[in-house]
Amino acid sequence: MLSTLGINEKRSALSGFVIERTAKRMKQACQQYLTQAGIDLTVDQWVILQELNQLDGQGQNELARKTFKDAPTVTRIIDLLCQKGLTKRIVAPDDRRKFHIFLTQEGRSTIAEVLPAVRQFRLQAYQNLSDDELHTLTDLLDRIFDSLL
Amino acid sequence: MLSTLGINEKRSALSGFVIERTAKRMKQACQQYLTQAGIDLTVDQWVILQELNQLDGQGQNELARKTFKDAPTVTRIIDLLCQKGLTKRIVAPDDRRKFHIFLTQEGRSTIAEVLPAVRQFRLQAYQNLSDDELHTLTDLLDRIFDSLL
DNA sequence: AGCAACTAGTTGCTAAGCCAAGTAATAATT
DNA sequence: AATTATTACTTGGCTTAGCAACTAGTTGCT
Repeated sequence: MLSTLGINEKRSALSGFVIERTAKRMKQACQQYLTQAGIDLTVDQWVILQELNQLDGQGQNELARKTFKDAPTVTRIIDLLCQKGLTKRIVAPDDRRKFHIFLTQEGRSTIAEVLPAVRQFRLQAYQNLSDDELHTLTDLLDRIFDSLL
Repeated sequence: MLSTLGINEKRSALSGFVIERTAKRMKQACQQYLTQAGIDLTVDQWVILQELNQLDGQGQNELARKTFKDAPTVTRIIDLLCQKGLTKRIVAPDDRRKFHIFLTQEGRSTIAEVLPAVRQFRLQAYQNLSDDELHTLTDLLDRIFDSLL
């Protein structure tokens, strides 16, 4: 039964761990780049801002789906972003349950500040990977992702 | 400036995201396997138990270092595990600041229950990856990990 | 011996995650 | 038209994470 499954037990035991610890360290490192740039934002708040920067005025559920966060989490992150004056909630005219979330002027300028820090972070994170390797990595991760749920 | 950096901007923007979402989904899926097996444990609690199963009687700092959790988090997870009667704290005879954490009998039998569920989870997660690919994956992730901090 | 520096673990605060339950508005049924 | 189901979002509870400040015990220095 050596390799009938194609998966080495010890290696597979390790790799879940390796994925999680890398994700964790990336988040921490990214956070440090933000903090050092004097930006008062968490990485998760940044993720939402970034998504709004792609397409302004999305509803919370859309944001949740796209960022793989759940609805309550998005509610709370938007609460914080609104407190900080970076976004605002506008009730959807056609559906009064729904909010469109928009970036404020300040939100936009914050994004402009953050982008260079985030690029620097990426440069560091991927400095030892070629473009091909990065492609391979996302492919393998996606195949795991797609095998679950 | 096309590929002078060796890293495609869009691809690198995506991959942090891909790593995190895969880690997240793996944790969720693993949790489901535990819950469906009627096991009242979180994945993080399992990680600590698993580490104690490798080497019983470790101190909390050792556990923190090995599982890449921080000290306060480990304190709280051990609190819960002790409440559940799966582990116990024994003051180190040579250093009264320190605890040795030991599995109880019940802890051991819980581990025996959990293992099959975890193996099933791994089978599902890695079903579309060869042993080689799994090796490549952990290698690439480790290289990112090592580039940070 | 006495004081500084360090180490193990704890506690409090905030953010984020998941779950489950709740509200209010809209869509579907009959 | 009235009831039912669904949808968008919110709230509360519990766990994990990171940070900072704290206690208490240990080690090093002089």
